[in-house]
Amino acid sequence: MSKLPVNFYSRDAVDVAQTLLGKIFVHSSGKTFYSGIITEVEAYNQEDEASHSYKGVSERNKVMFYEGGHLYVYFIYGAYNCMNVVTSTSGVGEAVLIRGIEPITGIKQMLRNRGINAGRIMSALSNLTNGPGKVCEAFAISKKHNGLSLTEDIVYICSSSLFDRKFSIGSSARIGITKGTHLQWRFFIKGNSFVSKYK
DNA sequence: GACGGGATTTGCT
DNA sequence: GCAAATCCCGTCC
Repeated sequence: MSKLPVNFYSRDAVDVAQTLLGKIFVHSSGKTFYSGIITEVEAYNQEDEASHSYKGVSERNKVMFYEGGHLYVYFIYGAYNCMNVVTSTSGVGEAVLIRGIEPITGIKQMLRNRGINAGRIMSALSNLTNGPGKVCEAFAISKKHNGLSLTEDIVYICSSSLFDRKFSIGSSARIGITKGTHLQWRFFIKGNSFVSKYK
């Protein structure tokens, strides 16, 4: 298990998106060590009408233009946070939206963060982290994490030979957008229990 | 299950 | 003023 170096992120968002599948996302805050396998992502770049970076730098999206390997967190629909991994080099607005993570550690706290009663455990688990807003809520990621570097020890991503490339990747149009729908830039691990409804 | 609508903040026109 | 990279809960099969 080793933390991904900056040069992993300094490639095209579409490449990084596919190679992020099967990697382990970690948020270590206070007493809870949250971790899980990334199972579903979407790529966004500057030539893409659906991307926040399409119209250039703004106060909201400036982190997308940082050097690859930063975390871009934005607030949407008046209620939810979504987290993205910034890719490419400084001055280029690209990022990968994390849509799904299969939890490994911190699950009890994730259930609490999401306000889910674990009474019906299978239903609770399958709704815990299957969407970008849910992932952020479960992993306690909010706007205060916006702009953090993934090379530090609060939030970071690891590779593990246990999960690397031992699955096949599916792709489709991205979810919840009205422009750029011709691009097949949503990628997911096929057959994963949490995303199987998209097979 | 499959739908449809409401919640509610932020940024850009 | 409105659209948005969403989610949840109610209703009706």
